Amino acid sequence: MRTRNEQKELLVKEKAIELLVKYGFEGFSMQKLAKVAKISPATLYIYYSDKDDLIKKLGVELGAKMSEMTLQGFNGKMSHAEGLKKQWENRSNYWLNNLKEASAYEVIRHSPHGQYVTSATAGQFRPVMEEFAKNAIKNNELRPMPFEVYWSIAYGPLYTMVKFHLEGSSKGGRPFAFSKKIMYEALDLVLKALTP
Amino acid sequence: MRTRNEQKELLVKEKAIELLVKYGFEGFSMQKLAKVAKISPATLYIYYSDKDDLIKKLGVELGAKMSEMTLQGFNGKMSHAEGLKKQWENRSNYWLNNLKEASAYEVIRHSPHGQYVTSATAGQFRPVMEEFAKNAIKNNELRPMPFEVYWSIAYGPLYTMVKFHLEGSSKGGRPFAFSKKIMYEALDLVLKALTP
DNA sequence: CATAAGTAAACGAACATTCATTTATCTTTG
DNA sequence: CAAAGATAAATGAATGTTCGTTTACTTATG
Repeated sequence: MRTRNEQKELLVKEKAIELLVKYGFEGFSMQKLAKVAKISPATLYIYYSDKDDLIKKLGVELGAKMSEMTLQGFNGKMSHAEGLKKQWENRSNYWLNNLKEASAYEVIRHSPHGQYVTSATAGQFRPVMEEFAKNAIKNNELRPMPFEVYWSIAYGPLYTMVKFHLEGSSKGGRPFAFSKKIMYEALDLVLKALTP
Repeated sequence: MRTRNEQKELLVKEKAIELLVKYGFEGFSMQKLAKVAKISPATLYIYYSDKDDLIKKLGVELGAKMSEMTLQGFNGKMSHAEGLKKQWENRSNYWLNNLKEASAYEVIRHSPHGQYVTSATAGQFRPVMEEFAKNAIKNNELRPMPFEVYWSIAYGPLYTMVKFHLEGSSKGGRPFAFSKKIMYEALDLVLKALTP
């Protein structure tokens, strides 16, 4: 039995990410991917049952990596200030150190398979995040509030700044470079909002 | 000279919005649009020079409407608390009362023409927003901070909640319905963060 | 030598766009 | 005031291209 060339399989994933980032979901095609990975289109159908399968598997894998990096060194028993800081650091590190993968994940999240991919990722987050929030409220480190209000204030600003950074420009078209200094400045204000 | 049927032109825009919302950017095609609008594909090329032109014109128009509604009853001389409240009300009203158009605009913003469309819209916002922020800082109603930090805290949470609402679910897949009550609760916290 | 990996070439369908033609409506003319 | 002429609107059918996917075949390895 002939063995599968695992380097080629990895190359396919790498090139798929590049194509998604460079041309977006609508500029991505199986034939283009085969060409840049220097394999036959038919080979893609050995690795994946079809295009949807490829996108979904790639999205789930990227989501899992993002989730894993976000939860690194974090647990639901941390104090609220410490835990939120850890989350912001993990998330910004993920974005800035995995630009291509993070952008590809974003492209997939905005594609027709977005819901599938995010719900596959959510399972890893929910329990630990709920524990974290409940503990923080119990210990009087966090105001009681609906979960969505908490989430939007705790992470909405970070996500907005990261997108500014990626676009290389703020709302008015001004250049903008994300930095630790700016991140901690925003985090302080967010903590101020959330603390009783 | 034969006169152009302006109802058909409007119908084309309406159907284009519907197609974009229903199938996303990659599911949108000129032939599909012609079919649902019950015209010949060739007619689309009388209204628009090509597909890109159609998407860009539609995006700019939707962006202008969004911008207009957001600035209604707002001016840069309002107090910070009053002005931000107005902005949140305008923005949430725009989203909730123009669901299709707002979603179509979002689809275009995440397409290859996103940058073109947003930079065309930005011009209407920048001057009044800068005036507003500067006044607020001068009057000691707003902490001095980089513009991006301000923007991300002032609007990131609202945008995040609106997206929760549109997805009909929060991060964990829980159902979530945006409401005035929840909005004002979040706004209070945001104001707490931004006020000296 | 059996079996899965890998391929080149092809499939029909859908894509954006164009062409040759017809249709409707305005302006000019008798 | 009506018929003729002018012209842009509108069309149905076709263009060549690219799409996702399959088929028939070869290659490499346990």
